[in-house]
Amino acid sequence: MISTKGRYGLRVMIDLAKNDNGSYIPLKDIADRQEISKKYLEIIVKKMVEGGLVKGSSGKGGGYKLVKKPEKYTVGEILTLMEGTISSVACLADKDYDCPRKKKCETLPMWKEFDKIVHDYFYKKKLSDLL
Amino acid sequence: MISTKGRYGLRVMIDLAKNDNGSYIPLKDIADRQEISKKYLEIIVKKMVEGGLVKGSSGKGGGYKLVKKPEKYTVGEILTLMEGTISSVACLADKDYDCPRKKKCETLPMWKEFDKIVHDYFYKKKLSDLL
DNA sequence: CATTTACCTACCGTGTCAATAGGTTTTTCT
DNA sequence: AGAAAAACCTATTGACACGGTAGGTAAATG
Repeated sequence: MISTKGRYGLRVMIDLAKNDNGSYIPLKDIADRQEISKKYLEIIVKKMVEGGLVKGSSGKGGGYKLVKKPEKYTVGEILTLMEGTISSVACLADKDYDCPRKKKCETLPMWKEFDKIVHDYFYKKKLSDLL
Repeated sequence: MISTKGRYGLRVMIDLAKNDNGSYIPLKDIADRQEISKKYLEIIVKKMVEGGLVKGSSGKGGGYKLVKKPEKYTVGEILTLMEGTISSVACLADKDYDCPRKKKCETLPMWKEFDKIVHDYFYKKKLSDLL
């Protein structure tokens, strides 16, 4: 299940792309347009700044802006940053985890196949595809 | 993220299918083979009985068995029962929920498309495909 | 220097997850 | 009849994530 972090984060990215005029866009405007509490969006956007998806600027005239063109972002990279992982099962989410039952596990192949489908879907989808 | 309920539930179903000899299979045997606490499996299996996936029988010689042939079960129906929903976003998980932003939501079409992919994948996959 | 904005820290109630614990009932086998 | 084996039932637990809210600090601009 994609949480609000991923869903709202994606909507912020779309909002930034749609309202891009070269300068910074204040979070308040985004919050109003998206009908999401500005306070909560602060948490969301903070992650996006840390993850290098957007750039922030303080002070009057400040706000946020994209660091790349919308067609250079994949939905996958956005969701992965916000959700931590995009994997559907715990055993595949952590790349370092080495399951002792992996040889005999009858479900692992299916989870792997499914994971690939999910991965492909979201990494082929560009932010620009959502505008 | 598929929780242990879904993952373990599926493994129990596979175990029941593989070890089917016509009679009931005690949970203890399943727990031993699958290396999962029997106590915890009780919770899992209870849901499966309530959902009509398996049949239980008390007393000596009791245990659990499938009610259908493995090829008649879809992985989708098993996961949906165990997880409550298989949808990737909250707005699609509850069929009765009517989002006020659905007309203008730029992400909804993508979630719907993705949901269909997930749904199709798991409902086409049969329990017998995992044996 | 006032205003606007991002940025930071802390907190909170609720719920789910992944179990564990201990007891009761049902059924069969001897 | 009685022991054993099994499902079945109720309760509890600790940890953590979710979805926020609150209030303050720092930075930039006009």
